[in-house]
Amino acid sequence: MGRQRPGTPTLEEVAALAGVGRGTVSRVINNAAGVKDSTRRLVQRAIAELGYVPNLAARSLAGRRADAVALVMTEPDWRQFGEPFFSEIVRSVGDALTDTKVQLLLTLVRTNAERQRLVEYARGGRVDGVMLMSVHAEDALPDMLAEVGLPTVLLGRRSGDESVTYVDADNVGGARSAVAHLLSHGRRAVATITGPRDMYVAQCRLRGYREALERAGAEGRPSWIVQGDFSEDSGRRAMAELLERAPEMDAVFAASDTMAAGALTALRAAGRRVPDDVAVIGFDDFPLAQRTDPKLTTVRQPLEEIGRAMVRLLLEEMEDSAVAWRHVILRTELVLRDSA
Amino acid sequence: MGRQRPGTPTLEEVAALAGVGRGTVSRVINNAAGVKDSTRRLVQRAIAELGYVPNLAARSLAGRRADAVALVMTEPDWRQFGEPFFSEIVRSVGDALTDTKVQLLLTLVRTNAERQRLVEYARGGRVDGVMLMSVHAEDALPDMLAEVGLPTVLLGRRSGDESVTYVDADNVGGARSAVAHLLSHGRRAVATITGPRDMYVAQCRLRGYREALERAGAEGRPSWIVQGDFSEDSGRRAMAELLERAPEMDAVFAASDTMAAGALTALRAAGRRVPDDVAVIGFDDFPLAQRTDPKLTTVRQPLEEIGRAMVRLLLEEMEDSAVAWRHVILRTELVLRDSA
DNA sequence: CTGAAAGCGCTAACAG
DNA sequence: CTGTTAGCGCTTTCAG
Repeated sequence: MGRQRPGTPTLEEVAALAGVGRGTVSRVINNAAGVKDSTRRLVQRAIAELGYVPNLAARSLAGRRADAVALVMTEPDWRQFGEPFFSEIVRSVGDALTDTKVQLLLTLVRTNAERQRLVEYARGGRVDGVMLMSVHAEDALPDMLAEVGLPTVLLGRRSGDESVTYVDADNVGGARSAVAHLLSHGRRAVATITGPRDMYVAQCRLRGYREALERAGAEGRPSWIVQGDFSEDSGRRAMAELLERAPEMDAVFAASDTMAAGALTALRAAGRRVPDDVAVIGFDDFPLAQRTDPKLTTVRQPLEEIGRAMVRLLLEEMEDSAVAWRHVILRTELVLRDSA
Repeated sequence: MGRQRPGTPTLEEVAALAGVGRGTVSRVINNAAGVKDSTRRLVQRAIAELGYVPNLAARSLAGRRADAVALVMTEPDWRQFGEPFFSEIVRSVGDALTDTKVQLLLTLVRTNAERQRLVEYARGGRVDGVMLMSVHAEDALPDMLAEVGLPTVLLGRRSGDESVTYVDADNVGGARSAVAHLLSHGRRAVATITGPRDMYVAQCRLRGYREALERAGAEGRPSWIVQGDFSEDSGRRAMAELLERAPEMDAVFAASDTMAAGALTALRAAGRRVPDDVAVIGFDDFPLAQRTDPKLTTVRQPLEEIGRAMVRLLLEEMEDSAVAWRHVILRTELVLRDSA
């Protein structure tokens, strides 16, 4: 495997050239206070002349920190990676880190070998903290990291009693407001296409659906609830099933943007008019569903804030290891686009 | 910033517990030959008992390597990140690395500050090599890395005389075969929607278009060439322009999947039938355009092979720093889907 | 086959 | 304000 380029100048050579001690050079490259301006410039000239770049391994070893954090995506199904949800989160986390000297590293974990490699990487001190996206309920990775004291932040709980620091959106509230909106606009038979049963986020959105019905004193029916898996195709199939099982349905709440897109396609294929015959609201506000219906009303997650909150919690946990864990739940927002 | 967890066991403690020297423990954790089986087991037991994990900073410092490589995306426009092209490349690079002990790190470079941070990260020895995706012609990042001797591989040339190791698809050949296909099926007036003039990949696809016309002895017209920027919207606008400027047009070669999708939308909006009135071929074989027209014929890039080739070249360059640079051009393939 | 010793390049504490 | 001195934890000779 590749060795580091030889002949790379060291801090010591810089010190020699500048005619100062190593400590002084160290202070200069770390922007520490308490260095005479003239010597600082002397050192900087030497650094420039030699093209010196600090060896990060040595710095980590001596300073006991990496100045890097990882944003991990644990997704066996790789298609998810391309979804707007993830690229937006990555973008916002990157933004939140842009003015720090912390390097953001994205890593992908699909297999158990990769999981192990990541744990060794993190425990090995190459990153000071880890953010995890799209963690499934049975995934032990968060515990493997948190148990050894590594600052860890999850995007989304794995269950109702998550024991690792997390940031989540108000999925129950978002779903509730979507369904309440449909009911208050005269819809009587609101169906829902849910996500995978083993994902907490899907459970929450289903709970919100149920709560909205209850609060409105509306009667739900088992046939109005159809299972999907967040994919477009599952949305299509679910809608086909609904059309057959619940012909009275006049509105649908889809637990994801992608499934909403599939549902819309299936509705149109069946000759139903949207929203006149059947109104649709999807969770998440992404291009796919909107391309399918520009007037689609959606529940928007504040992705920008989610990324920011993850970074903030992580940095705080890195500063102060006293806090065991905590969480932040962010508000969602109903984006009305005149298709009730 | 976060300090490394204290109380982490060190190799020395493992050695003490196992009653052996530090060198022996080092040999065991590195699977080096020449350790008696009984002592090896002794050491392994001690490692397990202590929950020992090697400190990677110390290992890097002593061993002069990081066992990690970076896959960098330099894309000021973040929407690109979600595109299938990138997620596929990331996936295939990850696959190619999965059986090694090399950790893959994705990083994003948008601003110059981030560019600088990456260079310091890489030159600082945190990675043994760098792969760059989506590099624009004026980007100095590849040179900054390659000049200091860091193994570097580009995905796509920046220009015709690229001086850094790269992997590229046969863009000229792919475009040529697409256009040749249209011509050989009776199309007479083949227009093209090109990519940004300052991207070499776009120049190549345009050259392929021209070559196909020449070889067929067909007469091209300036009005048949319209500029896009690879975006869906630009495809739509370009097609609108073509419909006006070149009403005789009976086929279009779009230099990207996304622009093909936009072009199809505009064609339909104008009441033209596809492919009867106008045939379309797009470069790249992604969901967007196919969703717009399931029968779309496309030029497919072998993304799987591209990722593999990048990793292979990078690892080779890491082994052997004698080679200055080299390149691999991969074949493209016309995927026929009966819309001539 | 295994132990001891010499660094890898840097930070941080401590004198001056 | 600045030089000196200890390590940080591991790999890698070099003896034994």
